[in-house]
Amino acid sequence: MAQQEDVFKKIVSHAKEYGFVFQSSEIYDGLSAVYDYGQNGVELKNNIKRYWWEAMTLLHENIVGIDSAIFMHPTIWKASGHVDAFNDPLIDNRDSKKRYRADVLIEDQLAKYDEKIDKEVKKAAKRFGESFDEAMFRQTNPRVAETAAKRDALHERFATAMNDNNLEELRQIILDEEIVDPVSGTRNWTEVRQFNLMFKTEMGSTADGAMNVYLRPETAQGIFVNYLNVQKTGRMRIPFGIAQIGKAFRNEIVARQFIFRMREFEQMEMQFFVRPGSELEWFKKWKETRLKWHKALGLGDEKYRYHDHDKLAHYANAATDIEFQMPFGFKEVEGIHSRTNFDLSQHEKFSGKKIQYFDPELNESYTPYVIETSIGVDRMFLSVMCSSYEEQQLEGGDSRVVLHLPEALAPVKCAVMPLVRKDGLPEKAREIVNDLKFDFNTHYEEKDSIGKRYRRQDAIGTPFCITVDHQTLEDNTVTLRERDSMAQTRVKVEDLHSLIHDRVSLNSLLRKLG
RNA sequence: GCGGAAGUAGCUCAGUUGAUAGAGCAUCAGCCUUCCAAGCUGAGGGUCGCGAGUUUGAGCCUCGUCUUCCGCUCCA
Repeated sequence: MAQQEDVFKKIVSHAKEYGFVFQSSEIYDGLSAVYDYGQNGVELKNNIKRYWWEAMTLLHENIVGIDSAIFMHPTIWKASGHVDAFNDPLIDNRDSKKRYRADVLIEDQLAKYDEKIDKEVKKAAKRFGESFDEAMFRQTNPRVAETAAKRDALHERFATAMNDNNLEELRQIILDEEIVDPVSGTRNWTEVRQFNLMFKTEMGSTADGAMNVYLRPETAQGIFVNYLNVQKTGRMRIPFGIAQIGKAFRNEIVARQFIFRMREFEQMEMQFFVRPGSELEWFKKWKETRLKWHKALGLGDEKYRYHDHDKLAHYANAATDIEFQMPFGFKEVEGIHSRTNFDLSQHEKFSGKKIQYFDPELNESYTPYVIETSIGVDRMFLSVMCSSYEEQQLEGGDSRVVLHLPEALAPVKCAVMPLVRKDGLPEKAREIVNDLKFDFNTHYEEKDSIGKRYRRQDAIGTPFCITVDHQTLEDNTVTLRERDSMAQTRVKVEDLHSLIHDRVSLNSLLRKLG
């Protein structure tokens, strides 16, 4: 395990050294859990997105794509449940290192006062031979009155603080009431912090009464609120799907493990709308379809597993993750959820618009059920990088670092290099580049020895190197060198295009999916 | 957020008792011309994470702060 963590560290440095991933704002000391993709990273990432997009929209005639805005009407997040579910004031105890909801701690304290009053009143009732209500009504016992006054004052103070969202006041209440941590028994509290999953900002000028809007925490809602638009204008018939790739934002308290958990990340989501009652069948089908998509990349079938959820979210009636074996363990890369009709019904309720589908076969209207497939682009990127990275020992004590990227995903498809920098070889090499560059991301390299240039291309996962030598000038053949096997074959220049295309085009992957 | 460790060139690191910032690799230019890195010559590149303090003098000592890593914690 420790060794695997080491490998992960090496992958992270390799990703930086070769222009795949940089830390955001690095020259300003960086920004926590935010990363930028470099010159090679963006190519790899784009290829991953294109593989997904084409697998969805080209291979399924009943799936179409959209690109919805990141800003959306704030009520959408009320309807989806995101506003209420994550808006808690949290406080930590430094000794027990436990985290509590500040409002719950204070509510517990109020409950303690109630208990105390209850006890006092019961005592009084017993002593004076009264009923509980009579004793309560009289409140003869000064201690009861005192406790009740304290309780009422606390209750009012608490309500005001919550209403004003006054976090300092909440902490002060906890200190004033001398509330102790049930675990450590100490009052060593941190500040109270508002935990909200969603980033909030303002739209419009404040003078006109700006509207609070959120950066979307998932792309799915953009699909749900466009359900009617797409279904009607595309004349879509159930079952059908809507696909989308885009950025999402979550204000995670702890975001770590490189690009695995970031505050700004990219999702590829597809919502598939089906007839009620058929959802579990479709759920099963999409589970299989999605795993097939992953396996077609050839990263290793044994590196994937399903993780079915026992505990389901409020909107789901079935859920599973596709997990991938990262150097730090099996981790979720994709989620497949049967979301019932929860989202569409909620938007129907909150918007007041009828969101129904008239099924001509059944001759009735209903709210469609939804199967969601949701995959993190960045996690996908990480899984590709991790499973491709290899430090290889070669014969003769040599070693090399090579990225065995799936050829269709590689940032650079081929590098053309003159064996030596004279005798017209560079000119000939340029000629070949100028022909290939229209179809493939092609590099030209003439600096350093040929072996060194091969190593550099191995490090960024370039599948093919084309070497121009003196023989090229005579018979128009070149050496084609393969990344993984390092094997060299002599091929005609005019055959290069089709040889490379057969291996690096996305089609080769897509055809495996049928 | 809590605890621990770390931060010196693009990378890996050295830096003595506090006294003019170093090496290897990498990069760039030139030479050499060789099908699997590490030949020769030269050049560029650092407010030692940032900010205060102590001191005649701080990469080094003190405090704060930021970032990263590890462990907790949290996680639709």
